[in-house]
Amino acid sequence: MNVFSIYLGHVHDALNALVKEGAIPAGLDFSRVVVEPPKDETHGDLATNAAMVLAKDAKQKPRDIAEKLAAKLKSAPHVAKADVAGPGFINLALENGFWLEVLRAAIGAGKDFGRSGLGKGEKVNVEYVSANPTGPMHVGHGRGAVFGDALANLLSFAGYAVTREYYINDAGAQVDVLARSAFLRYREALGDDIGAIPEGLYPGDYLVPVGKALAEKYGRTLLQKPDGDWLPLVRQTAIDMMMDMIREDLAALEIRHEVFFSERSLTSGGKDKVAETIEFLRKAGHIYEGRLPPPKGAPVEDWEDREQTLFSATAFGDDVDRPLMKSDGTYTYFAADMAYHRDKIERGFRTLIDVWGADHGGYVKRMNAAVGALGAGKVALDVKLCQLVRLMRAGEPVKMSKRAGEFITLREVVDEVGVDPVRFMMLFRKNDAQLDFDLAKVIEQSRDNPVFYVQYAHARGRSVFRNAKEAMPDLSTDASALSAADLTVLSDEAELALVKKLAQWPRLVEAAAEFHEPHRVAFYLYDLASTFHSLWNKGKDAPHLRFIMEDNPKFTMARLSLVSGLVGVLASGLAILGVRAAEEMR
RNA sequence: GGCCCCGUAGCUCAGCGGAUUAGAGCAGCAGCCUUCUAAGCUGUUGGUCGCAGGUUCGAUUCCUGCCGGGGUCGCCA
Repeated sequence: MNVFSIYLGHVHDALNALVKEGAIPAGLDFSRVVVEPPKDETHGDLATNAAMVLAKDAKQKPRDIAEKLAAKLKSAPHVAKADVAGPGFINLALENGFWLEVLRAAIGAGKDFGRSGLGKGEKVNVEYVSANPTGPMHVGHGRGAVFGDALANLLSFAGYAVTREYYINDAGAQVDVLARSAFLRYREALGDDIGAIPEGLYPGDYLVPVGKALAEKYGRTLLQKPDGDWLPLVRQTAIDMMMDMIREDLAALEIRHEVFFSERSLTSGGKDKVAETIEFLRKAGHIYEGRLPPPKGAPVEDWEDREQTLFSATAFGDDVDRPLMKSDGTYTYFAADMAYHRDKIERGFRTLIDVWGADHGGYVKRMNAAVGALGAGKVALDVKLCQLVRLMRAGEPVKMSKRAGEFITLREVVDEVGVDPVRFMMLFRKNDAQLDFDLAKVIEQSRDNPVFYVQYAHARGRSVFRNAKEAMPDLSTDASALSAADLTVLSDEAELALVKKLAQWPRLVEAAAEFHEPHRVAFYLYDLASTFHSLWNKGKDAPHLRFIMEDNPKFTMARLSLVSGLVGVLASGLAILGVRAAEEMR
């Protein structure tokens, strides 16, 4: 039940009535007309820009249209007030009774309140994390992981059929470096003194178990083999173990992908999806042999001007055309990525979302160009970049050096502060803004900590029910009793403010889903929690506003209904964020 | 140098895809709180929305150019 879309309907009805009367011309485009909460709450409950948007085409002054429209809207259902304001806004106030019915509907819908059919079951692919399987994930990966996961939850709640996907970069030179690094650890496990790890190999301790596993599996047999023979074996073992580790780290964050797509699988097993993709694009006229100008201004030491296979990315908005083959004859990462995205399209997705770290920003245009070419304009790609995370402790940056052992892994952070603070704080910021993550602050149990503040609101709401049961054992507080409660006693401003805030939830879900912005959910929940806490505090001075009134079951039931609505929205909002809705705070 | 992101109150950040008087938290200031509903509460001072143009009846929001911060720049992924 989205109040705003309901009233958008009433505005349309009123406009059509005006057309019928000849008060405004027929054939106007209503698509830009919106009904939204006014910026300033004192203006009313709803505001519409209809008069201003239509003024030009109607060839009338905005305020003239607004007057006529407001007069019509006065007789729309449950409208208590319709005023014209400013340049031509119409501010509507609705009867309290209407808002209370929204609350009743919300309670009736339970966990499904706010669930939307916006997505119409359309398939959406969300690719996120996709960290290289060459080591543990760092905190930056964690942000993309949480963002992607929450976005997937959100889209699912908004009616899309979401697939959560991880692209394993198991084909390039980096996994060969991984294999060589693991081989060293293998020799170490067999008793060799390997000394310092050479420059260019991965020095981290996390490869020690890989070495041991290799030693157990292969004994000394790999030592005699030439590189070309042992490398694929070692590589696969190392990748598998790294992916197991990454999966465990993700599981610790309560993230589970449905599809793990291997880059190597594109060209293994006798097929070559990359070649097919290039052929596909060649037939479409987007591939040519040619030379590239060297990058302007950027010094490229070993620039080699050569003729190569290029994708006409510029035809799709990119700055330069992009090479598909390296000088050694293997495919570029981009070529494989195109094949991968083509595969997604072939699987029926028409909306693709890629979640990347900010360091991949330079890659966005070419991927958009690729999907433009591969999807023939019928497939939408939205690349969401997550900016860097700065790890802090009590206001001081945590020092991290790239040398092994001196950087803090995502897992360490999760183990130290817990899943909830990590997930909430990663989402309590727009994805494209940099983020300071303070290990000390996020576990503080105070109003200053948004994680606590929101979880606390939920726990507080639940405690009202526990206390009610104790204080008034005869009171039935099940769902049907709550739905049947007489809500008219909820007449205080602070109570109605909470009801109205709850009523915004369905609209917020749709907007957040539409723009792929899960942070809006986090901010909304914070706001909602704040509204609730403030009502609670009011009860301190004003006993008649307390939730439990032992001598007054009627008031108590109404307030329990309100709390029930609140708890429901907090719970489903937190579920989207993947944050636990606590029964009580400890 | 090219491209991308960011620039909003002293600090950290929102701002619903152009509109009514630009918001929140912290800090600051002023009160209340010797009490119970749960980790205090209430009120309040702060802003030429980086700068300059442009589009528009209307721009923090869209466009262009600067300035400042970050990222990135074939054969890494």
